[in-house]
Amino acid sequence: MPELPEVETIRLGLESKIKGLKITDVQVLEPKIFYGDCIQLIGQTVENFWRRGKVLGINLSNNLSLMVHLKMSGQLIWVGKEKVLGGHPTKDINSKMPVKSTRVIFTFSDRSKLYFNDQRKFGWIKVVENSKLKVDIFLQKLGPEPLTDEFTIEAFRQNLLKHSKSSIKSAILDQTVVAGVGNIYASEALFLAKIHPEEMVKNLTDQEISNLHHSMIQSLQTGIKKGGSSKTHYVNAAGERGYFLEVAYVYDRENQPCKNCQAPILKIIVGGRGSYFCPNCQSKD
DNA sequence: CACTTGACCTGTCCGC
DNA sequence: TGCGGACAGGTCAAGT
Repeated sequence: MPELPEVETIRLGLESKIKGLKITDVQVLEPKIFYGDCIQLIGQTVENFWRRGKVLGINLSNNLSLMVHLKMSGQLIWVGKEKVLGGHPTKDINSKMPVKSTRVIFTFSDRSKLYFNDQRKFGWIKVVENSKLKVDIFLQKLGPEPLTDEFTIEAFRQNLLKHSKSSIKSAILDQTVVAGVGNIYASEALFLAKIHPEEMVKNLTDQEISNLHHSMIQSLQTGIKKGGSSKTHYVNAAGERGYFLEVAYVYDRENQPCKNCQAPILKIIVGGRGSYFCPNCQSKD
């Protein structure tokens, strides 16, 4: 599910809600997905938030960080308490939580709660010492952050070289090439750059690589602006859906007219993943 | 070594 | 209405 824009949307939302609060309780309902000792979290203050690719990081006051990966169906939903004038906050604003897929529940000093839901149990939460983040096996492998200066056209081209024999769609889904692009934004970026998803990396011209570099950044930024993509599971920290798919050019639009040329959008499988494209705008030579 | 497939899980949707 | 199969935003291990 969540790709970079969805995780970034959650990061921004959570930051505004739980920064500065103290963790008073952690309930791990599905031990398989929780790595580390949840007791270490009790009593710690939530300090700041970061994101690397599709991973959300939360720094705590005792030099520990929580790393969260939502994989396909993960959600992080914060539920506050209704403020009663002159009294204590008691009632949940959103009483739907927890749900069947709730795997971990964090409780904070103001009695608000953060629910980690994940229907498919692919996602995970890890407790890591801050000093060990730089050698974390998952973070270490990630390529450049696409919305920072480190993601240059030249860095992109160099990383693509290692995948010259694969399709460009598979290559940009590889998190070592660029961090945070997933199936939705890969399809969208290829459309904007007018590149067929099955095009071999080695056949791309410098101009195409440059165009794709630009269109990946553009798609991700639009994704953030629209609050992410909600096909089935994704909601932000407040439990609200995102609207990127309403402006998407190709993703999940099989047989619908191309917004550029009216030709029907096609769906094919590339590298085992469903891929949407316009056969007219994205012709293979 | 490089690319493809299956596995990890659960739920939904579609065709019969 | 029920049942089986395909499929879903990601990543890793095993297989070719």
